[in-house]
Amino acid sequence: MKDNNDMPGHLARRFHQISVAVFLAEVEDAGFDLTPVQYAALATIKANPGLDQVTLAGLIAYDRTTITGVIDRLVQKGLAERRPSSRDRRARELEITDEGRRTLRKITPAVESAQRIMLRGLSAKEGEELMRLLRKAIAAGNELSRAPLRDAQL
Amino acid sequence: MKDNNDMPGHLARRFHQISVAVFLAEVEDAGFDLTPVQYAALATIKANPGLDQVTLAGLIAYDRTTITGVIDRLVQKGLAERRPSSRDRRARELEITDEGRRTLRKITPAVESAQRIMLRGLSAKEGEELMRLLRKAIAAGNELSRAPLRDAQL
DNA sequence: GGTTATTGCTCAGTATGCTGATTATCAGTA
DNA sequence: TACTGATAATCAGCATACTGAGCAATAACC
Repeated sequence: MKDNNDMPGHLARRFHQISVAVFLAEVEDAGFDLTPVQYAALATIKANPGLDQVTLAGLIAYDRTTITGVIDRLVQKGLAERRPSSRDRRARELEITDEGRRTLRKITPAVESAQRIMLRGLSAKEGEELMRLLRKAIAAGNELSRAPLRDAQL
Repeated sequence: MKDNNDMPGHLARRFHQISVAVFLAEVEDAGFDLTPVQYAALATIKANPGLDQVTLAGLIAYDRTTITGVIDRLVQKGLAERRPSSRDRRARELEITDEGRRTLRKITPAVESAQRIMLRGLSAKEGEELMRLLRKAIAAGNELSRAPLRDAQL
């Protein structure tokens, strides 16, 4: 019988599980309370001021129903703002707050440290190769999940 | 600024997301209703008859509080049985049912097909290399999550 | 202009995955 | 035997991630 270790799906689950644990531990050590998902959303809002929720979801491949709760929590923590769009009254425009900007800046070393720890079993070359192969597999499977990656159309 | 695509954590999340979607789609096409997590638990129960929940959790790196709900659903679907252990009245012994065995047998082609689809962007050699690197990174990070992989001690 | 289709967001419901606490039981020791 | 510590399972609570439905507003078409 096939072992779990021969199942890419199981390896994907496990690697993700570890990566989340490492991220949370590093961020907490640095004195912050932010999940990987919240971090990616906040960084993307900062890089794309005024974007709407669907665009944000597309840029980081989150489900549209998931993003609502993520933003709720960012707003509740005072890191982001959500306000009605003037151009499209269905949409919400997202902005990072000063507090959000400060948090992003101060949290960066912990985030980078986390990325290193996730790969600590691999040489630098192996780490690069792992990322390359993941990117390639993800690109081929992008349309297979409900929340594919999408470019922003500005 | 570092792009999401340079963050192993983000790639881990995305690859996992796609792998789950592919698994569910293949299994549903085959006429079954079983999640990747439920599949791994059921297969492990079959391979280790009579094991308790903590041991099961260790074998597939699930959190002990997560496994309760997973088994609830397997039992509710009639695929597994949970009964008090005679040796340790705190523990529950897990068994696969005939229906569970039938399901596992019939679902196998869909599961294998799913594993292939997840890697469809990669050559066979690249797929092997991706799995090798994931295994290596996971082994180095095993103790970093709350639910590390554990051998059964029989 | 009016009808239809599409889009942005939200909600209810379900399934993982975790933190931290509690209960029942077991194992080791004084 | 009584006490102490560890262990198996569960629970409440929170955060992702999804399905499918619904509402409001916009876009596309006639």
